[in-house]
Amino acid sequence: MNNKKPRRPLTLRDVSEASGVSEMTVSRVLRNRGDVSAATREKVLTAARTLGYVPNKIAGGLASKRVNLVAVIIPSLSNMVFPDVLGGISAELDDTGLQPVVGVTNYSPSREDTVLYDMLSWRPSGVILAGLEHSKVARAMLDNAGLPVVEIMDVDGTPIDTAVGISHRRAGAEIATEILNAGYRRIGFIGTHMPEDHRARKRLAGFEERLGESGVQLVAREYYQGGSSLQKGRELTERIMTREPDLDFLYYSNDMIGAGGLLWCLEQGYDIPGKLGLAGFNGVELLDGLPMRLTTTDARRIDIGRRAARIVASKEPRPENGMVALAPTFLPGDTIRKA
Amino acid sequence: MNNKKPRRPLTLRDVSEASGVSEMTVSRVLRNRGDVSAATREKVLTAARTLGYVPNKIAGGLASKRVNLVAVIIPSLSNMVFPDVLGGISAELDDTGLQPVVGVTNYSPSREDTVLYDMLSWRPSGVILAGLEHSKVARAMLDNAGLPVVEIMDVDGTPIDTAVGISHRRAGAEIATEILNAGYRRIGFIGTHMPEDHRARKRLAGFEERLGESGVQLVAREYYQGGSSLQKGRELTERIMTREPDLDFLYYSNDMIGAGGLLWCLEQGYDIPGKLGLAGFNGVELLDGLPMRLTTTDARRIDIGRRAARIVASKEPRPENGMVALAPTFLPGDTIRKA
DNA sequence: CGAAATCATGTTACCGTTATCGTGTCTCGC
DNA sequence: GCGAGACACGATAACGGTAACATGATTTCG
Repeated sequence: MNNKKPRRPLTLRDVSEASGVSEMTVSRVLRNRGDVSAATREKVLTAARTLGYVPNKIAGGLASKRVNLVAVIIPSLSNMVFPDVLGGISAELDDTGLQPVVGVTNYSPSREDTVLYDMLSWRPSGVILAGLEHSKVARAMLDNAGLPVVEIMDVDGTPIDTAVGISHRRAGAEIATEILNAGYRRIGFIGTHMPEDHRARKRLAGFEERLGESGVQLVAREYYQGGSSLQKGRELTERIMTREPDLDFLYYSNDMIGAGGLLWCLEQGYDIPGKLGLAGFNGVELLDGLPMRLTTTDARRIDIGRRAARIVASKEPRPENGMVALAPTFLPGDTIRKA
Repeated sequence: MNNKKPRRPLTLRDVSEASGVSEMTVSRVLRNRGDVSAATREKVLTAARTLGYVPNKIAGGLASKRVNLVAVIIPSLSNMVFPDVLGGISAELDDTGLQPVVGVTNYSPSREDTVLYDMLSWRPSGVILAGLEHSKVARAMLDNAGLPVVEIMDVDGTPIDTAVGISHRRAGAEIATEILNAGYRRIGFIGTHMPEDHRARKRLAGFEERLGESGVQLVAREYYQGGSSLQKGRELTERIMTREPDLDFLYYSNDMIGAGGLLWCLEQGYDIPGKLGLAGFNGVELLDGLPMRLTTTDARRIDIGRRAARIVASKEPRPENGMVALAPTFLPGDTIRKA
């Protein structure tokens, strides 16, 4: 490689001069667009390579009014669920020339607004964002932007443009059905108390509604704040079981605290799933390898990512009603009695 | 909000016309730069708001030759270690106006090249990338780019510009010392066999070197490919203990498989840490809440992210020798005998 | 064999912002 | 009461590409 320090950043002009053709032709070569003879193509490519030229997408984007970015806005990265979604998105975007750019909101609506604003200022060609609940400001920005918007994870509500996800009400209801069918009746719930975690809220609503239909009520609840961890799961489980020792089932709002609870219960010698059943939510891979497989619901994270990406990339059409509802799938595991 | 669908995207001109001042003044208001009277500022801001104007950073970046992005290039998101690094970076960048943009290489050098190329084409104002090993092409691109480059995680090698990390050789050596001091002698190793995971390799090298200095050799090794999981840790542990039943210590290349191994060993009734000791690497939060706390080494992930971000943001000066070596810290946990 | 189509390349006019410099209006101190 | 700054704003020229059209050279084919 050359060692002359290029204090003046390289432009198309440099490559054009080095290869004796016009800037336009260089541009064509570098983008594989239009007719260029094999000979000049070669000349240009070697010139570009030896100079170490890297195209300037800022200028290119301005001129062409097209930007190959897709904004992806999610609440958190440490959640273990969003990396999976991202994986699905990347996989599906890989052969489209589109590139995901991730923004994290930490479950804060106002931060969502600013992240969205920042993202839109790059004029991406699509937006994927978690959830159906957004501020007025955010909705206005998205309406104005005039680009494909896919809201993911949730389908219980009205999408701005398109939604891809599962019904969390249904997920809650279905697991409630399973629990009831297995004969459990004294049920407790452990979950986050984040007003902004709408999906957890909807799950619980669907869960309680279904219980109610069978005349069953939640016997106890335990809420916590902040991130989920095994430790948190242990503490809350101990607390709820101390308070209500005759519970026969614990429904957790996610697998991580569920797993913590499971470990604690096993150490305490509870008869699982005989006397006490447990269930989480998400279906994270972490569960494989625990002493018992926690009962849970697969939230279809990767599929959600894929379908959302396919829609922004126009690999598949936006459905008529703007809804792609995937089916949450029940994973029985070992912590619920077999029906 | 207004409901006239703006098919033509909004520009500064629209805001300028709506507020009766020049585009230049609007620009000044929106960036808080230069002198603008309070009255016009107000006029402009309300006009911008009611129109729903979002500035175009593509055009802005081109004109100003300044872009508030920092490219962050890491091998993986599902690794549980990089989200922490990212957290540190974001936290430190938050008040600088800089914004991280993440690219993932999946431990593939050629993918690293393309990701880097794509990132540089956005002319970011800095690059943070994992590791000290990069292709010739990548080094050339970074040399040419003329911007701050911080390589993170590792300091065993020669940085292009600046490196922030821990010495993995040292981390390996230190844990070896602890293990030897605790009296273990028949030691096995379980880790990935990814030629591209240079840091794991260096850790093992430092580990074995230290053992060698005490006349001890690894009794057995077990390698695996692909991602780490509890399940993988279980399988490999079973395999190695079947093959070499009289091992008295297992050193894992990361906490996740270490935790899997720990769970398996506990189920098998091994006397831990009496007859068998275990250690992982990373110090991930996941460990809290397991039946025993796994012995491990904190890789200082968040600190690494913070320091790297501080340097690209010029919050702190690049050190003379271009090296910021943090100290890996030994976390004794419960799976090693107390000295 | 000549007109039309094709190919390979160049010219020109933007894309939407910001840097820079210029201009008119106040304010102020002596 | 007047020159010198400060202040508030506008006009103009980039920034580095690409779209669209233009041009000369070749090829195609009735």
